Amino acid sequence: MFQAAKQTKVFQDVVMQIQEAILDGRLKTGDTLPSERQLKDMFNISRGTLREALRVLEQKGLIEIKLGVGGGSVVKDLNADQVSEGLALLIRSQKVSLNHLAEFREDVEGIVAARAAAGSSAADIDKLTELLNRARKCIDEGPSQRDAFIEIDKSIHMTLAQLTANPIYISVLHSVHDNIHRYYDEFLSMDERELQENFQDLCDLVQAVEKGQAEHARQLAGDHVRRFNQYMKSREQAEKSE
Amino acid sequence: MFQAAKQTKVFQDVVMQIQEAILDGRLKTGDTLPSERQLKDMFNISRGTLREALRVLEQKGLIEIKLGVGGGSVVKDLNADQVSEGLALLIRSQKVSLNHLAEFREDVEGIVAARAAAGSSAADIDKLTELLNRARKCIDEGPSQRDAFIEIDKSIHMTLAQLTANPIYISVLHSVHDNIHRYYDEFLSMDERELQENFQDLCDLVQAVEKGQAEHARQLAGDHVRRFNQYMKSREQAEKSE
DNA sequence: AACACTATAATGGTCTAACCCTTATAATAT
DNA sequence: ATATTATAAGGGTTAGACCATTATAGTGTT
Repeated sequence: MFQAAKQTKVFQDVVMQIQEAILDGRLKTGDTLPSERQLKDMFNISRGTLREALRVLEQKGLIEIKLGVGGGSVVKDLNADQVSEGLALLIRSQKVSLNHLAEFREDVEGIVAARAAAGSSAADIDKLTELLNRARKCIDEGPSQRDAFIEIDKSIHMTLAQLTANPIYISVLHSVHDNIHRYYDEFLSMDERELQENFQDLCDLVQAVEKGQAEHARQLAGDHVRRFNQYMKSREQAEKSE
Repeated sequence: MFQAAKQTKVFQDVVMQIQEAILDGRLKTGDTLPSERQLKDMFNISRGTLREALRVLEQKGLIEIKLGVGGGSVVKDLNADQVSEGLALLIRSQKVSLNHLAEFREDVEGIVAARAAAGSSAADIDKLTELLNRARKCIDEGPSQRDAFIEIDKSIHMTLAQLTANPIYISVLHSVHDNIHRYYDEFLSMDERELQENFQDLCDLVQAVEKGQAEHARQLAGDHVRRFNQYMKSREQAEKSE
């Protein structure tokens, strides 16, 4: 006959109200919320409760809390960081292994390459070509520039994600890179030949994208990542057997 | 010469300490942390500060806080909810549209089907077949069982995700379904014929998985989702022009 | 006038101590 | 045995104070 009355705790109610205001656009990116002392009066709650609510909103990535005069709660531009952090926690809790992540990356990079190939403009290709040039320079300077090369490699993949014009791919790929980076630092050491091979991969990939060969691009991207992963795995094995 | 001294706020330090304890396995799923009054003494901080830390951990999905006697902070089994919530926020903030999500789903379901086809067991196929039987019953009972059919459709896709043996696919697909569900409720209305078509899709898909035809499964899954999406889009258009 | 220093005050960060609300469990009554 | 009721252990909330950080206005010096 009756349904359970709402059980929401006070701070949750506050979280919801502010969150809705942000998502509805009543609060825009960059806006500063009233000070804690003002807010607590507006909501008619204690400062402690209000602060619990603000901490939650901060953790959700919706606001950023700055100190000092002119500080306060500022509405943040939402990005993929929370998705990334969530994924990172899953990985660290050993619910997800390096192999899982590597496998997923193969597929995602493949998809991204295919979608990018289907919708690239001349300006996009210029940007990719420029990145390739910088990558070549790194290689010419030898293995000392390995980190720089990896950075550019990442940029190329992220640029492809942007060509998909779908923010989900950008976010997901960003999260994957964020989380695989740690493994690279630990396990990846590329020699001259490996660097060269990777560079060739990227050249072929960009070319396929330029020509709009979606399926071919997918194949190349998958192979490229797979090779990366194999370097890592063999290195991981080597370290274990030491 | 010197580097900036630590800026970590007290509550952040507490968050980190507890989080590390959980991720290192010193605290296991189901363990109950000491009471707030005990914890505040252990960390030598005030209860308010401790509670801010606990709220953050709760929002991260690492603990669950229960009321009453025998309540307290319990270490949670980590799942994809945070990833899902992060994605939902991106969608609601209009950084991601229905089209983006639908496109992504096409690709992901395709990949999942392909990976599932590559590694399915007899038991897996049995489970899928059983789901198909239940789906058939729904259809026989007519469009009134539409919601039940959609639920089973979802189960079939999630089961395929489990066949990949890669928790990332499970999490990602879960997140996609969580977030696309709202649109289904709003825009999706399938008639007799559409239900029938969808059912046939699923039968074909399971068959391809059973035979280990990865590429074919990928194609079928993509087509299936694409058809779903088209129902939705046409319905969306119809509503707009009303 | 320009610059460097300093005091001020706004704002978040933390603390203390109390009381309220929820709930499992033990004590009590039927 | 069963239903009821008190108890106490927990989280939830409040109030008021003080500390720490920082932009800015004011002050003094060159």
